[in-house]
Amino acid sequence: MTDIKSGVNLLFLREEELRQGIELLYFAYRDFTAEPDAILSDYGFGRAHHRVIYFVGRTPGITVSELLATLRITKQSLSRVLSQLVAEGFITQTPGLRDRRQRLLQLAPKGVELERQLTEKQRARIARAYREAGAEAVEGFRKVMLGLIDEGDRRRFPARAMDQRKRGQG
Amino acid sequence: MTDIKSGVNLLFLREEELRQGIELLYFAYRDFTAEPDAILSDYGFGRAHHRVIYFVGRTPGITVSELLATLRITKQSLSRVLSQLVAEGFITQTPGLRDRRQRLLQLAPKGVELERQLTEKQRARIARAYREAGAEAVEGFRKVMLGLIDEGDRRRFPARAMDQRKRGQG
DNA sequence: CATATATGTCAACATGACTGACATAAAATC
DNA sequence: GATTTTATGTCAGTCATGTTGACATATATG
Repeated sequence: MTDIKSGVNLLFLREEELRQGIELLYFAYRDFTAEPDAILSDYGFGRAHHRVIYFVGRTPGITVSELLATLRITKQSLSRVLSQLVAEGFITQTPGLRDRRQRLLQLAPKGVELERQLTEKQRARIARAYREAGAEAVEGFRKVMLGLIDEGDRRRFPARAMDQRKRGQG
Repeated sequence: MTDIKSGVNLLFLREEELRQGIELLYFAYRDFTAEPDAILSDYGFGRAHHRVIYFVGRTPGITVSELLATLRITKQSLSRVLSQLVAEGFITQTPGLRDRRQRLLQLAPKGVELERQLTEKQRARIARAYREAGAEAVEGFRKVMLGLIDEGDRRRFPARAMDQRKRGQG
């Protein structure tokens, strides 16, 4: 069993393993976005609005160009959803202090509420997966996911503070 | 340091950890799809074509309804890209043996080649991330990702055969 | 003053999702 | 054999979200 076929088997396992990786990403992302999408459609919004609301909520005072770099979409694509969100009172903008050309964006109360509602679903899904998989698995998950992300964006994820279980062991 | 604030800190860490989880998924998926997207545009295809080509390649003889269930899109959305792929000779169809209403789909040589080209990019990205993270991390990654996926689709991922390093230890 | 930067806006277009209705052929069932 | 269900196709219309390219404005910087 481990003599002639083992080389072939290893190649097969590797191919199978990598394909499963591709599919894990596909299905996880598909299911991860489905719940928020359903909520958004009640507001006449789509996934693009979600992304804007999320990152503005995450980074209050973010500028338009920072948002563009994060989302990697064009000015026009962003402009459409952003101006909608501002017009409908989900996002407010104030001129930059040092650079008054900038529009510093933040969530209005309405936006905070929608963001909470949307993120709650995703947070719950992740929390459940983390809980069921255990702390060690979560570290592995983070490691692999970071490796999948383009190098420039990895700095968005500072090394995690040690949790209670590990404190003092490292 | 661990007296009054620890409860608050734990909550904060948890919130931060979950938000990072959300963002890991967002950025990983964004970067994971960017390379294939670029190739596809040379053919006048989009991400929807990729998904069809991928799953037909992965499951030769898949039927239209199985594909619909996998992709969770409507008949019409699938029909558009699928008929394009058939018309341009990337996918062939043969009637089902037991049920002749079915169209059993498989990749034509042209489709095999395009699939290879597209998947290669993603495979390489995953292989690198797996290699850099190590076998243990990969297991954790799999565990968490599976937990993120809706229960019904988890059966697509049979338990992984033990690799050489672990064989005989379990 | 000249230039670069941050942002906005307009027009035009492509992709890929949706709904709803209707059609056909084959299978399954009564 | 007649009816119903299933697998699939197709048409028409709509929407969300991405694209490009060109041009405008206000502000910052050299």
